[in-house]
Amino acid sequence: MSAARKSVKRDAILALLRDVHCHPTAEWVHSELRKTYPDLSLGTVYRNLRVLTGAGLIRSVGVVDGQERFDGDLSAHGHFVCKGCGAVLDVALPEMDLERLTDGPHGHVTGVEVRMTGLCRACMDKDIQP
Amino acid sequence: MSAARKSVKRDAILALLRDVHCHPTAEWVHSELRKTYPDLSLGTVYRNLRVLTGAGLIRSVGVVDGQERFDGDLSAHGHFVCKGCGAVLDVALPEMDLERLTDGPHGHVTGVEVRMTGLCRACMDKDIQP
DNA sequence: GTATTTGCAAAATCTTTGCAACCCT
DNA sequence: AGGGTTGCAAAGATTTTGCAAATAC
Repeated sequence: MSAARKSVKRDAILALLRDVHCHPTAEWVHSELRKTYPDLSLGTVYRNLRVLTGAGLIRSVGVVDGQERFDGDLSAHGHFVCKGCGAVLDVALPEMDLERLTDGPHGHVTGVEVRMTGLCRACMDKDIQP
Repeated sequence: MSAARKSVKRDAILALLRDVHCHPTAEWVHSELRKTYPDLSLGTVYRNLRVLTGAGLIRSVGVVDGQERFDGDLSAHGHFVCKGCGAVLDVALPEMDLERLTDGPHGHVTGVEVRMTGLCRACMDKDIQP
């Protein structure tokens, strides 16, 4: 099988995802880590985001405007996605609701993602002036 | 502005989405409607799915395995996505929970999507035998 | 008659992958 | 040495878009 060795680049990707709250895209992670690792390739970022997601160390928040977003915060929470700017913000969820949802008649449930869509404060302000 | 005229193809796409429960991709809609409209182009399907989504007549269920899935059922419900086969199934949600969620401190919420991930019955059975 | 809609094909994006070189154990 | 990891670039896949012809009103 694959995946097991230590890797500076992968560790950096994981650390970055745990640090930030912006739910980045692969591209964002790449350009951010290039500051420290100028030779980091975009392919490596994609590969490691996959590996880390598969290992359960990070999770995917889904696709926003054509690009997948990732989250290093594994605690139970939902997300607010702004249609205007694409920002993804954390939303606290009442625990009990999720517990109830995980009883599905369709199969074995391994995860629940709650996504709210709308306009964030900043974009609401922008849209007022013509 | 755009969007307003009657169109046989668009009506057919809307009707199909309202009829089926499989939460189709653009490609599936295309190949399905080709049986009735052999000259229907994939571009037209993409364009109309966009138009219909924008008009609020259908909604996007999000991207599954790289392809966007659509839903003609606008009633409040969640979705169960099977990691094995990509099937998307409707899930009933307790109404009250959603009401509570739409009070977000992040902006104006226009929609909530609950997505559960896991293995459907059929795929659970498959995975048992080596 | 004018503006929308469509087919077709090219273009644009995002993501994956093959391969040789490299690094870690 | 042996196998995972990376850079690079090419390939893949999905979705978008430009344009002329067809269509609706």
